[in-house]
Amino acid sequence: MQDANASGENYLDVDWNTDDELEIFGEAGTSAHPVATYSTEAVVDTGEASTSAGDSRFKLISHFIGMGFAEALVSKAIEENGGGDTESILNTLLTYSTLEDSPKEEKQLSTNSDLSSSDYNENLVNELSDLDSCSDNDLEDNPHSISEKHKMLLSLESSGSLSEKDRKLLDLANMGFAVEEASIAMERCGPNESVSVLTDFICAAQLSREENCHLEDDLKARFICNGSSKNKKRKLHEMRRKNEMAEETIRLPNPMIGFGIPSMQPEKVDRFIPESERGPPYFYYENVALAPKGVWDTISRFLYEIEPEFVDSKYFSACARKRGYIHNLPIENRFPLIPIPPLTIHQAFPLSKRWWPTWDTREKLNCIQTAIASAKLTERIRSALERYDGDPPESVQKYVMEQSRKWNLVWVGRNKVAPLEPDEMEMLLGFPKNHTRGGGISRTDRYKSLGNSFQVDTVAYHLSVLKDMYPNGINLLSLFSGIGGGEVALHRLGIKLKNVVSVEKSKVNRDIVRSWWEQTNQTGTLIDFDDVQQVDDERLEQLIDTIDGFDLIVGGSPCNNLAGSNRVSRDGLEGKESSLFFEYVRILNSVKSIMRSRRRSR
DNA sequence: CGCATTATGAGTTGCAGG
DNA sequence: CCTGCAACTCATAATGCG
Repeated sequence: MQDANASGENYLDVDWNTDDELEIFGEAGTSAHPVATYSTEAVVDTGEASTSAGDSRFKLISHFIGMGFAEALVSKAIEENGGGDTESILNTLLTYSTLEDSPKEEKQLSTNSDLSSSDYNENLVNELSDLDSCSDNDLEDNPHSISEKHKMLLSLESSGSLSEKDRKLLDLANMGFAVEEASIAMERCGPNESVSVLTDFICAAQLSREENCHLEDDLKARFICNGSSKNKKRKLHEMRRKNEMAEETIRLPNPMIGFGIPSMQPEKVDRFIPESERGPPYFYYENVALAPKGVWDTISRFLYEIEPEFVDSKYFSACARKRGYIHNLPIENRFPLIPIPPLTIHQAFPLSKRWWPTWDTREKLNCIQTAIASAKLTERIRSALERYDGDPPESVQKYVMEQSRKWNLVWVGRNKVAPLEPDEMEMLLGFPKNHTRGGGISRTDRYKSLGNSFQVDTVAYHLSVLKDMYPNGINLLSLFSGIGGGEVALHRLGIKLKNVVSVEKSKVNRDIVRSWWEQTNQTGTLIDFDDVQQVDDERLEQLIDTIDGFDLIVGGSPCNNLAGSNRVSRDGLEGKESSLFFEYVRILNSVKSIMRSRRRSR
């Protein structure tokens, strides 16, 4: 107990030797590395037809049926997309469903199914992909040529069977917007959104697409101008690689330092944010970096194609945490939290040095997760080591190291390894000691909540730019708050929290945040909600009107269907919990559009 | 029922070495 | 170019105990 206390508080007096620190950051800082690995080039959805097994197809079909689509439509959409890419299948289904609201349409689709390779469907898919690319035939070039879908809507109108959704679509189509664009706008803004907001959205989307095109041209031009032979060769290599994969995916930077870490000289990073998406309000989204393939492409696509910032928290603390962040915050003049936390295992756990074998060369711990090693395992390790006086043979060393890395074990005695204690995790993650302790919270729950949390120093570094912008404090909308990593980060930065609206499913987590809020003598107001579903447009309007808008929207949506440690249900972004990402998108868009309309009417 | 304990791989990436 | 290997990962479900 005393040991824990000592190690926990030790990190406050900054007495570790600075050589180590320089060494650590030297390695990252010296490797001059162009951070721009993200390609702004168009992403074209070519459904990857690789995962073909009857089983997976069945799974796919039942998945979409579970989402409320008709079976006939689902199998049709899967065929259209080659059966692989759930993303493009979903897109197709969404477009179908907006066109298929009336039973008449469904009949037409099913009776015409022998035209299954029909022009209608092929065109639909082609046009959908055109939306994502900067293709030559821009939709705006020919706004008044009436599309097939537009015709359908018109015929529906004349037959008098037009749903409210279709009515809006038709209105937009009559205004000269493409039906596909209109339906995408409705999907993203929600079906109840007014026509004026929808037109705003579409215009913004068109604008950002245009700018993306220009940026791409710009990049191409630059490449041609400075193209040394070496660059050309590299580019060619990349192109070939791209053709093999037939799809450009977001790649993780190496080293994983995002747009910069505190020890680095600020580097010029050209990062593009569409004009219409620049803050305020600012937003900050987080999730695991090592998600299944394509997940970050989708996330980025729904968050205005903004380039994710991938950062490993090992550059901010003594343990690794590889995460991706998408935000529209400025990235100049960031500063770290003070005091700088311990950056190596040795600094974080001084007392463990006595027991640390020389052949365990770890300097950083691995990622903190939600489950810890069993006592049986640490016992197996001890009995394996006790047979030897000096260093064990290499095979035993290898075994012990494998397990220690896998379970993030530290040395706590002679031949004794142990998993981290909850309070040690709190320290490593940048939370105050005992943040998750007491108040009826079980130890198991502490591990779970901590494993799901932000690394505070990392997040605070990104949010630090808000301090000068909001000297009087901010209104915060915190989605999937967990144990309040965002709130703690802002508080530790000295940014006053005026009003915090926090949405968190777990009661124990809400209790933790509430108790932290009271202990830190906050003068603002904390409002919490149980479920993101409760936070609908009406509620948001009411909140925005009473607190005069949000300045920042923070959220890390559930990762459990994305995380590598999940052996059971790593289902990707469409998984049961991780699909709540789309709730983040919904709420973000809703807040933005409400605040736009309030600003206009002022 | 709450809580603690335990066992349960795959997917992806990077890298060294042909 | 390819191939094998090492490394790493915000977890779930079943079970037992009080």
